[in-house]
Parts: sequence; structure tokens; C-alpha cells
Amino acid sequence: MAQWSEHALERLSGAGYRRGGARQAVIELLDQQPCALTVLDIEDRLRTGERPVGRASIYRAVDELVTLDLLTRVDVGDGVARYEPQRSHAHHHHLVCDGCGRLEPFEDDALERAIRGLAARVSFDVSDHDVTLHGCCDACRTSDRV
Amino acid sequence: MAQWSEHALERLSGAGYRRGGARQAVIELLDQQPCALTVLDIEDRLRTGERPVGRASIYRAVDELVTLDLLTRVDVGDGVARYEPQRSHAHHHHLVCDGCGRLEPFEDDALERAIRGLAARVSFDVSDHDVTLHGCCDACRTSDRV
DNA sequence: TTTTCTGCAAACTGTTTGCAAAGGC
DNA sequence: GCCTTTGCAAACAGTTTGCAGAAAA
Repeated sequence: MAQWSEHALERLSGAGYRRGGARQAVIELLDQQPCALTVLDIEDRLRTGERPVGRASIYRAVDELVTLDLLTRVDVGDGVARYEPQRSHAHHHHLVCDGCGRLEPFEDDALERAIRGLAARVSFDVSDHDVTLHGCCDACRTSDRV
Repeated sequence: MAQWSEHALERLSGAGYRRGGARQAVIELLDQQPCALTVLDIEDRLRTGERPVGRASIYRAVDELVTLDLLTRVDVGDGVARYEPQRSHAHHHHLVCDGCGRLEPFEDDALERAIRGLAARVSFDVSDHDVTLHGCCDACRTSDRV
């Protein structure tokens, strides 16, 4: 589970990138996350850690990683980009709590099958897909009682 | 097909809103669109039309309409919000061309069924969902030949 | 006449870019 | 030593907010 970062670093040097400290810190942090993080999240966590990294460097690092298909950009509809490691297996989507913003991953085979079938039928050449379910999480439901 | 705007205006006055020229112009424009528009799109089209509307007023109008569930906010992953009329039937999702940004709507029953089944199984109280398929449209595929 | 709506301009937030200094190879 | 990477600061783009004047009820 923790070897994505090694794979990513290898792929980067294979693609001609040098081994910079900032990029490596970003990669190692991302490898430890259970779900997607925003650039500002990454910045915060690195600032208080062992290797603070400038915001611009984080943006550059995630762009490179997305280009190499090592990172997935997740957009849940609040206008901020989130990023998570692209691990070949473990393809998942997200539940978003509209109350508190909490993000939770899920997987579903029936959904994936439906999407594959659909992709075969449309005129676009489909390369990727995103599914986001919006709603209210347990914690918010019990506190906000409407 | 063109009665969504009337329905929206009624709902607004029912909710205590006054009938302002800016809001009405936004609603009428949205009613004529085949697919989702950004706020800047709306501003441009209204500027060259009969009733130019300030950008802030457009943002305010779409927020109110989204709150009343008359408008759907669509986020296709490029960081800009798009809006389209919420017509009770005709629930659809989007294909996005990553080459040219073109947006195309689609509907799929199998997909909706899969999502309903899934929603019943998760711990969140799911109120809504978005599906976005990314890929390459016909036009881009034939021009960019890789 | 009271309250809402509108438009402008300024403020904000997330993201991108230019540039000089630091660091890998 | 050459070229990449980094961090800062400034530039940007989309969005939000404060306020004064216009318009609806």
C-alpha cells in the first residue's frame, strides 16, 4: 500500500525529472492519505512537518503527476481541486457531505459496469469518468436535525 | 419546453422575491440553452442582447435559483461552475471533451439504477449525484490525430 | 415610502507565472 | 558548470461582498 510513492519517484526519473526535495515531500505526503487533498491541505500539513514546501511548488508537482497519470484530480463541485494517488487497482469515487464538506471514498461494480456500457455507446472516446454523490453524512444528520 | 422560465418566475414570487429585470433576463436566457452555461457565458450573451446584466447580479440570481432547486450547478472539473435549468424530467449528465472543452448531455437508465442501488447502501443520506465522462469528441479526434 | 434589487468597485480565494537563488547531476 | 527545481511575489481568473442609487410593491 505504501509503495505508490516509490513507483511515482521512479516514473518521474524515468521521464527525465530530477529528484527535488519539494516534489518528494509532496509525493510522500500524498501516499499516506486515505482520500483526496487540496493543495492548501498539502501546504498546511507540510508546513508543520519536516519539509515545508512553497505553494507554487506544490501546484507544479501535482500538475506533473497528473500529466504522468500518477495522480488523479478530483473535483467535487466546490471549486477547489483535490488530488489523490492513482493506484492501478482500487478505482473509487466520492461521497461528499454538503453540510461539513467531508469526503468519503466508495467503490461499486454495478456502477462501473453501467459506465463501461455507456462509454461504448456514445460518440466520444471516453478515457475517464467521475461520479460524485452529494448528501448528508451521519454526523451532520444527527446534529442538524431539520 | 419553454415553460421552465415561467415556472421559475412563479416560484420566485411565491418565495417572496420581487420581479427584477436582471433576474428575469438571466432566467429567460437560461431557458433557451441546450446545455450548461458559466456565469461569464451568461454575462457575455446578455451584454450583446437587449438587457445587459451586471456580473454580481448574475451570481446572485443563480445562487437564489440553485437554493430553490430551480437550477442545477454542474461542475465538470475545470474549476468553473456551470448552471442549467432543473427540469423535473430530463435528468442528464455530461460528456466533456478534454481537448476543446465541449459539453454534451446524455441520459442512461442503467447508470441511474446503479446509483439508486448504491445510494441505498451507503451511510450518507444521498440527495443528489453527478456523473462526468471525460474524453475526446469526434471533432478533436479527427483533427489531433495522435 | 419601505424594502428589495441592481451595478459598480473593491476584496477575496484558488491558481499560474516570472524571476533569481538553491540544488541535483 | 549546466540545467532543473524551488520559493517568493506579483499577476490572474472566478467569485463574493459593501454600498449607494434605481426600481418594485
